[in-house]
Amino acid sequence: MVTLKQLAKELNVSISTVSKALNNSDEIGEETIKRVKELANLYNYKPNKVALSLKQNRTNTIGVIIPDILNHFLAKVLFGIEREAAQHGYNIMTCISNESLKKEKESLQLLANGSVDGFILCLSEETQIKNEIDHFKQTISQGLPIVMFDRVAHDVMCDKVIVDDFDATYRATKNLLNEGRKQLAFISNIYDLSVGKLRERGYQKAILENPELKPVVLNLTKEDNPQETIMAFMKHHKNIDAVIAADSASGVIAINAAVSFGLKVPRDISVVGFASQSVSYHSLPRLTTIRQHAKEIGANAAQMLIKRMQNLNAGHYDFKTKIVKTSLVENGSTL
Amino acid sequence: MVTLKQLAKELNVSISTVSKALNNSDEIGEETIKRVKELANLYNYKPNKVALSLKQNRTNTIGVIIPDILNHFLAKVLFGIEREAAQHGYNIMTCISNESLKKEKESLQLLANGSVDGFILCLSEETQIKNEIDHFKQTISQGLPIVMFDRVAHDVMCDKVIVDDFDATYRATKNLLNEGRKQLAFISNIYDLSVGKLRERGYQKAILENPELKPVVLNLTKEDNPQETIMAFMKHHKNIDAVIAADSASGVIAINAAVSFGLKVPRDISVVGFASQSVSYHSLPRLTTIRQHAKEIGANAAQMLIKRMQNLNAGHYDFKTKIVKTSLVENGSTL
DNA sequence: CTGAAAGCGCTAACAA
DNA sequence: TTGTTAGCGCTTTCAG
Repeated sequence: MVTLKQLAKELNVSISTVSKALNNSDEIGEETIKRVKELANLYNYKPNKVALSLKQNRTNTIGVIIPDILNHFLAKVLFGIEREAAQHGYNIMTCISNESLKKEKESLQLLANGSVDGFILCLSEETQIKNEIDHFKQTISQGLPIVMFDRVAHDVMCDKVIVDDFDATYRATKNLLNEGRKQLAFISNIYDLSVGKLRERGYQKAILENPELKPVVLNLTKEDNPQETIMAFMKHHKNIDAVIAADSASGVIAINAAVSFGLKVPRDISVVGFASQSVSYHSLPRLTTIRQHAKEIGANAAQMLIKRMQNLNAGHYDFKTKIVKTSLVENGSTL
Repeated sequence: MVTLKQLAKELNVSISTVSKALNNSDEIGEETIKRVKELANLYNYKPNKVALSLKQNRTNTIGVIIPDILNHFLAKVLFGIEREAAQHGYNIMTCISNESLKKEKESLQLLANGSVDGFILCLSEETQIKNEIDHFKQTISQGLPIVMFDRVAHDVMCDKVIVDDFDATYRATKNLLNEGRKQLAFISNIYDLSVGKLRERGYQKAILENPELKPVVLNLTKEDNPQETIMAFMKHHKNIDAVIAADSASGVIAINAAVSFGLKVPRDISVVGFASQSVSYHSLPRLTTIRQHAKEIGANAAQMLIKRMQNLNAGHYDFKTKIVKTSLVENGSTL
């Protein structure tokens, strides 16, 4: 990489003249600016980002820590973050915590050494189970702002972007009840997560409002073969006429299972799931989905963080929690 | 962030003493080292990464440019890269080209200003169509090594990690022929990509080895509703008894379509697709998949890049192309 | 055993 | 209009 020094030498001017010329300072004469710029172009000069960062005490980089990049929702949020960040001239450094508290802490530490100006993150499963939040507080007290999304720690004072999980599931369940469904099952493979619990509670609430109904819940573990377990569950509960899936795979699997039992979807059984558009194509009929607008979540998180990073002096107590509302997309697996 | 300067002041020693003490230099006395380390711990001192980078002219950061993070295969590669990089003490900066040549160029430029020590990337669709490679060559000539994976530019001299697309599809097709299948269709939504072409050629070769067979190919465009298009295709070609899918969605959709037509899978029709384990659960029976070992691809790419970055002086002509072999996982949609 | 000083590439206040 | 200098945080050579 060519440096100011080299340009200066070749032009027989001082380094600062070159610097000023390239920054269009009006201290520098027309002619000089032209000469400098020509040479800079010739050599494809680009200011060294690291030196700039050191000087300005600002990296223009956002640290993103997500628990699992293979989770389609999280990948989509990352996409939203990256796009928004790029539009504002920020880069992102991504770490994957792999649902591990230890890795999450390490990543936070690692990037908090000057590599980034702030964080966007989603708590790891282990962090949520153990409810550890000291590492976040420490990072914030170091002056690095954090924005949490989806799985958030309510006890940490920071900006947050969340989904209306409780309401969305409540409404989806109510919808199914309005279709005339009587035996509604809830299937989830994210029991341990805050969002999983919220979704289950939304379902429970809708069910328990009808005294004659009782909840039927299947929680899948990591070890389960989801297909076999869901099929066994549905065989055991033959009278189920609706399924609410808390995750993206279970809904599709439930539809395929129902079809394999000779049921007609949605005539005999309705299915709704938290899923993306692309996954909905994996069943016939297509899964009716609760869309979480993941990209928007990511974009919102990035916006909030960038705003905060540019206003570090501002009051530290006006933290906001943005709720991105889900929407129900009726794709054919409901009446 | 606390700096060496602050520690030095508080300890009444010089900055360089503190620095040496923290690095366990044997120039410094036991006692001093202890004092320094204690205070550093107390203040949770971490060396400023940016300053280190400037000094050492090395960022320990890898730039990753991928066309689409919502593509499960690419996300998985990214996962593999991140893990391998983290193990070697490298961070990753991720840019998403969105299949656009312009964004790819911009990202490359942006990170080539000192932000990263090298690149791992997968060409955007537009780059492959237009076959533009100057930006890669320029980056390499600036001294930044590149490792390409999956969709690579053969005319660029650099390390590469690819999949045996041609062979894998050829073998998979042969397998289906050995099952006794006679009407084998090839479905793809990645016609424009190098890997899509390779896969189709593998299929074509296997088919054309049998004079009595002729290829039947469906290429989906972005605008198509994959479900409707595949169903229409299968209705039109009623005699199809096997499907090879070049992408992960088409295989699952084909199975579901076949089931909806009342066919038994795999009795009446076999289906094979390039897909991941998790997607294979989205059909009943589960999709028999050609697994690409995406994480391994990522890990290999990271290893190759790290090696190259640590040996920049070494000969620049011994570039390697690593082929990561696919494997066929028979999940139930084939005989 | 400890400290002073130079330098990585850049910007900006101040001098000329 | 241009140049000199200091400094961002750190390492390292060389002096003390």
